[in-house]
Amino acid sequence: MPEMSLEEYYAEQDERLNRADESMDDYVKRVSRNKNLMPASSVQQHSAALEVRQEHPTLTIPSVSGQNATISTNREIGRATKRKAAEAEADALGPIRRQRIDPEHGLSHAVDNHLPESAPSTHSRSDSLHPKSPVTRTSPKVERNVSPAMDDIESFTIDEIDVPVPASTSHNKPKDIHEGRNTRQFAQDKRRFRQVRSPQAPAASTSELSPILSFSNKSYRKPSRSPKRAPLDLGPPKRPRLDLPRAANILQATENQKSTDLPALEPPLSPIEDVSLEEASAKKPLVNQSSSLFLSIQERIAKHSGGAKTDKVLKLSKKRALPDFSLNEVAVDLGNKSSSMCVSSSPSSNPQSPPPQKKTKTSKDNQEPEPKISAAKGAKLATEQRKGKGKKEKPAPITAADFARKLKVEFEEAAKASGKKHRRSKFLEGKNVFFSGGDWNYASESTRKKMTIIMQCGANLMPEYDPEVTTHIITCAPSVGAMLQDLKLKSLKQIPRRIPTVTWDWVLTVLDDHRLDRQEIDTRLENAVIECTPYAERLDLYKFESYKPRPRASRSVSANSEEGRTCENVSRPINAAASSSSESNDERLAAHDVRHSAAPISPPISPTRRASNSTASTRQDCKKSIDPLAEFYDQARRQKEVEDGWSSIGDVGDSDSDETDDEPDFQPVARAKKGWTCDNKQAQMSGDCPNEDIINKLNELMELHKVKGGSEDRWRVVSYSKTIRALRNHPTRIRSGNEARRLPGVGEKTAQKIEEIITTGDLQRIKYENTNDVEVIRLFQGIYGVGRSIAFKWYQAGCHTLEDLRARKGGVTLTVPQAIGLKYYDDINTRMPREEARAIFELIKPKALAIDPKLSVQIMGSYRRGKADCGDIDILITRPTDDGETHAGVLPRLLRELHASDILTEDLALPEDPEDLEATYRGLCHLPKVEGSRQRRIDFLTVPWTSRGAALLYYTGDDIFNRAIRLKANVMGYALNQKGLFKNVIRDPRDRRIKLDSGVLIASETEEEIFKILNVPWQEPHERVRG
DNA sequence: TCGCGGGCTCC
DNA sequence: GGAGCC
DNA sequence: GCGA
Repeated sequence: MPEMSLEEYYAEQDERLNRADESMDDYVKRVSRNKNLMPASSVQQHSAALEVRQEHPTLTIPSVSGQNATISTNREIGRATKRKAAEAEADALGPIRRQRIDPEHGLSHAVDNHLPESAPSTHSRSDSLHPKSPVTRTSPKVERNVSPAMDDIESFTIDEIDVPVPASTSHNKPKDIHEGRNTRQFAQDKRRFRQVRSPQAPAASTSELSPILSFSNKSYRKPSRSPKRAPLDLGPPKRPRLDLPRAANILQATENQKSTDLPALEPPLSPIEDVSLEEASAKKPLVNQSSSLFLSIQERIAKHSGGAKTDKVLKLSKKRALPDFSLNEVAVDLGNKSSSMCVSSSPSSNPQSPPPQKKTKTSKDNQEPEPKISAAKGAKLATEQRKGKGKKEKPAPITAADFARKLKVEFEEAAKASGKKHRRSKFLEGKNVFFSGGDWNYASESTRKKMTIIMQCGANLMPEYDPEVTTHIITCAPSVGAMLQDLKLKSLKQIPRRIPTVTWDWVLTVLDDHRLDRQEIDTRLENAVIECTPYAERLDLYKFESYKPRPRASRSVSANSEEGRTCENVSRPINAAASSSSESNDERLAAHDVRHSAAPISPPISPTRRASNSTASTRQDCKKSIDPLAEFYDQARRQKEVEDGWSSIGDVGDSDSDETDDEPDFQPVARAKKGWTCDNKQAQMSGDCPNEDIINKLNELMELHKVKGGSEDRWRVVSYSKTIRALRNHPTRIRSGNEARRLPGVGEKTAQKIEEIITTGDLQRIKYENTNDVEVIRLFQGIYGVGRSIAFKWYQAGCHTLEDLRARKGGVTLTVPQAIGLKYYDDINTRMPREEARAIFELIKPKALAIDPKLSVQIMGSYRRGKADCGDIDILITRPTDDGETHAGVLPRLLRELHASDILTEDLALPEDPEDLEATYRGLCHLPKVEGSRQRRIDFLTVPWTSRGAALLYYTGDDIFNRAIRLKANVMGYALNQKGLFKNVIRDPRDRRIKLDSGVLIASETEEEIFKILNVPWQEPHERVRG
C-alpha cells in the first residue's frame, strides 16, 4: 500500500509549494527539491535510512551486534544510511507510483502558504487577543496580506490560515457516560491487552484498539486520580460510538470516505452548549498542596533538623564573633589621608550619607536573638574563624565608604611594613577613583574585593564621590539608580563630562590583558565612557522609541571628551573585531565584549548596540545628542526595587584580599555574573568554536553524569551544561583554567578540569567515570519511559543489549510505553527533518479545524524555534471563548480521527481527563502512506484560551530559556508555569519549592505580556535558543 | 549549607 | 509516591 | 558543580 518514498513525498510537496508561492524559497526546501544541490542532504540520508530500514523486516531496529552493544543501533543505521545516501544519489527516481499521499492535499495546499520554512519571523501574531473570525473556507488560494516573514513559525492560528474546512458541529460535549469506564480504564485495558502480546508482534491496526477511540463517549467526571478504579474490562475497547448525532455524522462521514475528508457537512451549531465547561476547568486548583507534600517536607526538615538549624545559629554567631573592623579603626586615619578614593554601594534606601555607626548594626543583626553557643560550638567557631581567615566569613557590616578608608590604611601599612608589591598592573595609579558597588550602606564582600583590586591597581580609592576630586568612576551597580545613590546624585547628567565612567567589567578586561601598556590603557580609559547604555538592556530602555543607544558622546556621563568624539571612537572596537584588525588590543577588547554578551554591563560597547546591526545602530547613535535616559530615571528607580533582588552583576571571586595580597600569583578571579540567561537574545555562536575540544570533553563527562543520574550527578549535568554554553559563546580560545574560571557558571572544579584538558588534551575523569554499565544504561535510557533507575535495574538483571530486552532476558518486564519505546527505539531517537514535522502537522491541522473551525492549532517546540530538525512535534490546541464555546471534547475526537487515518500509531500517555480543557497526550505518529516513514513522537496539549500565552511560552522553550525565565520570575516574586504568571505567590520559607499560596494570575494570555512584566526583552521563538 | 522548575502521567 | 517526561 |  505505501506507494511513495518519503523523498518523493517531499518532492511532490515542494512542487506544490512552489506552485502556490514562488517566493517561498527556503533553504531546506530547495535542498529537498533538488537532490543535486545537496547530495548528502538530510532528506536523502533520511530516505536512505528508510531503505536501510526496509531491509529489516517488521521495521524494527537492526539487531544490535553483541560486541558493539551500545549505541550501535544508531551507528549502524548511520553508516548504512550514508552508504545508501550515496547510492540514492545515483539512483535517480525510481518508478514513482504517484498516488496521492493523502487526500488532504487539497487542504494542506492552502495551509502551505503559511507554513514557516525557516526560523525568523518578525513578530508573534499568534497571541492576538482578538482573533479574527475564522476565514471563510471558499478560497483555496490564500490571500496573503501578510508578509512572508510574518507568516512564519507562529502563524498557525486559524485566523491566518484559510483552510477549506467543512463546517461542522461545534464541539459537542458528549453527554452520556459510557458504562462507567473512564479513560484510564481504557488505557489500562489497552496496556493489558498489549502487554499480553509481544511488542514485536505485528500489531493489529492500532486504530482498532486504541482507547482513544472511546474518548468522546465519556463525559467523565473528573476522577482526580481516585484510588478506586472501576473493574477492568479486558476486552479490547470497542469501536467508538459518538453520542451526539452530528458529531457522529461527521465522524462517520470522515471515516466512510476513508479520510477523503471535506464532506460537505452541516453548518456549525450555534447554540452555546455548555458555558460552564470552562469554569469547571478553571476551578481546578492551581496548586494542590497535598498533605503528602507537607509530610515529605517535614520529613526533610526532620532529617536536616538539628544540623541545619544549629548551623544557622552558628553562622549568625560567627558573624557576631567576627572582629568588628569598623569605623573606629578606620576613622582614625581618615584625616591623614588627603587621598581621594571613594567607594560606594548602592541600592539601599538611604542614599544620604548614612551614619557609619549604624552600619555596623544592621537590622539583621538586631533581629537575631542572642546566640546561644555551647562551649564546644564556640570552640569550633573559633577554629573556623582561624582557619577561615581567607574563608568567607560574612563580612562585618561596614559601609562602602568606611571600607574604602580602612582599605587605604591597610594598604599604606602593608606598604610600609614589607614594601610588598602587588603584581597587578598599576594602571589606575594616580587616579582618584570612586567605586559604585550598588549598595552605599553596605560594602558586600564582592564590593570589598573589587575595591581591594582597584587599590591594588594603584588607584586612589575615594570614600566619597566628590566631583572636584574624583577623576574616575568605576561602577558595577545593578542599575542607574543604584549608582546615582552611591554618587548622591539625582541624574547622570550631573556627572561632569571629564569624569570617565567605566564598568567593573572594563577593569577586568584590562587586567585580563597583560599586553596592554599603560598608555594604551589610559587612552582607552579616557575613551571608555559608560554613557549609561550598559544599563539600557536591563531597563529595557531600548524598547522605547525615544531611546537609541548612543556612543559615549552622551552628556550624562561622559568622558573628558572633545565634542567631536562620537561614533567613530565608540564603534572602534566593533569594527576592529569585525575587520579582524591587526590591532590586538581592540580585538581583545571587542572579544571580551562579545564574550560577555550575556552581561548587562560590559564595556565599552553596550550589549544593546552589539546585539543590533552595528553599522545601523551606530548611525543612529550619532544622531542622538540629548540624554536618552533622563526620562527613565523614575522608572529606573522603581525598577531598582526589583533589581535589587537580582543576582548581583559584579560579584568578585572568593579570594580573600587579606591573604591573597601575599600571593605572588594572585589573580583577580573576578567575574561578572551576567544577569539572566533569558534576557539576552543570543544568536548561537556560529561557525567554529575555538574551544571545541574542551567542549567535547566536558560534554562527554556530562553525558556520563547524565547517565549515572544520581542526585549529585544531576546537578553536575546542569553545571557542566552551563559551562559548555559559556564556552560556546566565548569567541576566543581559552588558554587556562584561570581564564575559564572567569566565565559565568565556571567554578573551581570545572576550571581545573578545563586546565587539564588544555594541558593534557584529555580528561582522566572521563575514563574514570566511563564504564561498561554506564554505556549500557545510556543505551537503555534511550527507550521512552526508561530512566536511570529502570535502566540500572535491567542492567543488573543481566540485560546488556536491546536484544536482551527484546528477549526479556533475566525476566525483565516492560511497561507498554516502554515496549513501544523499545520497538521504535531507533525512530524515537532520531530527529526528524523540519520538513517532516511540517508535513505531519499539515495533515493534522485540517482535521482539527474540521472538528471546530474556531480552534487555534499551533505547533510549538523546536519547530517553532525554527530548528532544522525536530525531536518531536508539539501541538497546542485551544479555542477562543468569545462565542461561549470551548475546545472541550475536541482532543478525543481529533485523536480518534488521527488514529483512524493512520497518522497516530501508538499512544504513550493519555490525558487523564480528555474532556478537560487542559489535557496532554503523548504518542507516536507518522506520515501515512509513505513507505517506511518513521514513527515520530508527538504531543498534543490543550489549554484554556486564557492560558495560551503561557503555554506557548512554556512549550516553545528551549528548556534553558525556560529555566532562566522561570527563575527570574521567581526572584522577582512571581511564579511562572505553563498556566500563567502569578504574583503574590507565597512560598514556604523552609522549602521555596512549596507554594503556600498560589497567588494571583497576572498574565497568561500572550507571551508578550509575560515577557513585559518580567522585563525580558521580546524574543522571537528562534531567538530563545540557549542550550 | 542550601537550592538548583514544575506539573503531568504511569505504575 | 517514586519514576519518568516535557 | 556552582553560586548565594
